[in-house]
Amino acid sequence: MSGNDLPGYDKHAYEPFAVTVDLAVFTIRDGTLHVLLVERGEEPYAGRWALPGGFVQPDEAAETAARRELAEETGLADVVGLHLEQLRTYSEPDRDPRMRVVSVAFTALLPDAPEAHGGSDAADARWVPYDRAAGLAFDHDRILADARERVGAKLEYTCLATAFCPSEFTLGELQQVYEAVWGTALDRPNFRRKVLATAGFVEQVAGASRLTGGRGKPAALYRAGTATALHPPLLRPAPEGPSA
Amino acid sequence: MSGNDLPGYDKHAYEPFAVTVDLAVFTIRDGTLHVLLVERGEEPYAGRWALPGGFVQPDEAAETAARRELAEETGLADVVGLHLEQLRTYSEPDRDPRMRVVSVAFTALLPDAPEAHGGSDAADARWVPYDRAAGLAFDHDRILADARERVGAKLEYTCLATAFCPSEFTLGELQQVYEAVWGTALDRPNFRRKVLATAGFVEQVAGASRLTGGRGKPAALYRAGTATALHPPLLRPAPEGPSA
DNA sequence: ACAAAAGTGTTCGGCGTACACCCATGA
DNA sequence: TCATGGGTGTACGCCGAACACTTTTGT
Repeated sequence: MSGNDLPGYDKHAYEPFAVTVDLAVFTIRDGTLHVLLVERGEEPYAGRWALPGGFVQPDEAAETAARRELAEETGLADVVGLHLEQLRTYSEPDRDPRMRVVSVAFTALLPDAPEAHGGSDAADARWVPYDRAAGLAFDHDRILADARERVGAKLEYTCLATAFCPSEFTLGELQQVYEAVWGTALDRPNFRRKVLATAGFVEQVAGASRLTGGRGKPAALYRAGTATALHPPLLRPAPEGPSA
Repeated sequence: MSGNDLPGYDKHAYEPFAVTVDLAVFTIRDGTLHVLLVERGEEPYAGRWALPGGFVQPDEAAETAARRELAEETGLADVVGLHLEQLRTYSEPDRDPRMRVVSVAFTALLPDAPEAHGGSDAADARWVPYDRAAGLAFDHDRILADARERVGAKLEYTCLATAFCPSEFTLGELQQVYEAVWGTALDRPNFRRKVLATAGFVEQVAGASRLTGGRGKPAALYRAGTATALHPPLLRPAPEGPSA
């Protein structure tokens, strides 16, 4: 509960908990998954890369703090289409060497990946390919891995993939999202049919089209639909044998 | 991060956060989903039913606190086969009228549902059918609904259902788990084949069998297997039309 | 003999997979 | 006219839905 009453509990008597937020912000760049990192300006872990984040203020919810910190640290203002979602909470007593810190982690997805720049507390902020993001401060390696796994799983049974795309996008771009996050190639004709067969996933923008690679037939443009769930799901190819 | 450094930050200067855990503990009784509730002994919400939970101590992780509180409040010692899993964190500033409380919610699944009894802080503890658990204290109605939805979703693509069953169980009992959580009837022959076709989901106990309803053919007994994921998933019937 | 519950067999339609093929555009 | 990427068609196999049927027990 929130109310297991310790009679006469003095809220200043205990060593207080600090509550922070950490953000795993993803985007697709050049067809590969990138994550937003900041370079720490102070000890501990000064000079190391870390997930953006910060303290939750006394009067704000964790979700609010996450959006605020993202803006403050990386210069990414409240971008339209920022998809923010709670991941889980990390509460091991020794995860921060200075004091007891409980951190609520979030995943965020961005469409067109504006350039990031260092802000208040961070020396620098940068988009880094997911594969090269290792050796982060604190337990951020683990948080980042958890976040990527969660995003990959949610692509299967939700319409989340459109959160990686700008307001108008081609089916090829949507497919790149799946391929970048899952790390596997998909069959284009089948992907196309699957997406179009799911009512409310995407809706075509009448008459609009765009060239993608300089060459080739212009692709039709689509907008995100109103559906959120994906029935039936779009399963990623099983790493091992499907059944047996 | 956990480390957006406020220079000269005094950990006692701010109004501290209290960090609590809340537990949505489920079991199957008489073929229907039940949840464990405690009757609050003190204000606020004295006399109202609530999810069990309590404060996280300064030196323990939230998971540890969850197990401890469950034992203290409901007399359920560390039951073998207790499946505990983080749900999400609730951090709205006004969710507890007394002070700022951030609560990490957990879902827990129990097999055979031992009777519960009131403990330290709770006046009483009781198993309540899920449908009759409404009007709870704080934001526990919402937490409970989130927990049920999560459990239902996880049944589809994990082997979680065995966590509701004792160490040896029949396929009929396993099917009851799905039917109770999803609130739908399933076809027995197909369910059986699906479960047996998934390697590592269950393994038969050689030669053992048990009568279930007093009459009928004795059912073979199974144990939980080693697999955790369910590939391909066991999808619940779609509420609306499957595609179209 | 009957009811009840477990377990088996079989049919049928749809969906996912694989791959061949056509279309439109730039170089 | 060739390369490149978008888009359509199609054949096959497997899996899930539905349901008939057999088996084993208690009353």
